[in-house]
Amino acid sequence: MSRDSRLSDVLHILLHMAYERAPVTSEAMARSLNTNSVVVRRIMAGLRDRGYVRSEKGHGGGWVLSRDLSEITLLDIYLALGSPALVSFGRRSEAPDCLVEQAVNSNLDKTLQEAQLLMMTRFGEITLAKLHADVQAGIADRRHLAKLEAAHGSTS
Amino acid sequence: MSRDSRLSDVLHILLHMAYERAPVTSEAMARSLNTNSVVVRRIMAGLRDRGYVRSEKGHGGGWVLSRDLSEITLLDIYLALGSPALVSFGRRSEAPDCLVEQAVNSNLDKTLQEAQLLMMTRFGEITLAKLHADVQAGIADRRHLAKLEAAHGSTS
DNA sequence: CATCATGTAATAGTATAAGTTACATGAGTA
DNA sequence: TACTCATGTAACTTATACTATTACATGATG
Repeated sequence: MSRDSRLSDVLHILLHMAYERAPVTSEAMARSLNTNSVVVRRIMAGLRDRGYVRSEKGHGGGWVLSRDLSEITLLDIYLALGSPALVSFGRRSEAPDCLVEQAVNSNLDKTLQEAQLLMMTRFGEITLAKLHADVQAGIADRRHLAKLEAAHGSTS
Repeated sequence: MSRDSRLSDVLHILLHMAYERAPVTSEAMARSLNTNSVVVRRIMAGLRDRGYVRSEKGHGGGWVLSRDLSEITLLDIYLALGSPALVSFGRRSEAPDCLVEQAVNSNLDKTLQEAQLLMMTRFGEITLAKLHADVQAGIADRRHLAKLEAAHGSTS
């Protein structure tokens, strides 16, 4: 649909980290996202600066979560990424003299800000622990499905 | 803030058209937007196809509104533009096997769709007539201000 | 001290919107 | 009919933001 996969990427990474006890390297993360390790380090930099993760150099180095999953919301992560634009449309000019443009801008801005506020509010309500629980539920579903298939010898 | 000013541009154009009885040329519209006439014709094409405006060639040609301002909503215009993306973030991959990515995607998608729905709903509630009324209110304000300034000889 | 991993700057690739040029088509006018 | 104006569009260039890669410095481990 749209661009900017950083939020999605970081979440993917953090949840995978939650399943590892040892530090995870940027290289490993990059592989699971089909991208480059520098991209990973770049989007992780903000999280490191805010203390959500730690990074260690050298042998056995890599990234480690430094907070519990329940203490980090998607909003925290969004902010750590530098609050990139959430809405795709905007205005052509900033402070126009034209009254028509002023009316258009103020109406569009209102909707834009409402949508932005909604997204940030939702982000603030979702913790990494919630995502983790969703993954666990998915695993349970898969196991259940596998058992059914084994019992009935069907793959349809 | 962000890119894609097409919605803002079209609204600007349509409202200016509402103040003219004669057809308005792409050239004139482009001037008031500080852009090129081809850009104008490009974004107007969808509106023409949906019957919101008519375009006439030759001498005295140009663009004319073919509906009342109260019969066109911002949603109509958004759809006529081809429903461009409203939200800037998205996912890296579409149908991942990874359960983690599935959980991330479904949570992000939910918020994304909620925001998209909100924006489209708001767009559906705003008619061009509403924007026109806002412009009129702005003009009234300006007149009022001008009178005050003339009376008191102040420009602060 | 060799190796591994992060940190980061610099550069290139990609996608989409915006801007421009060029030319065809149709409508009015002398 | 010939001329001019304005739209209709394709093709190309520019601008911008994210993504990807290369290169090299820094620090930690064995």
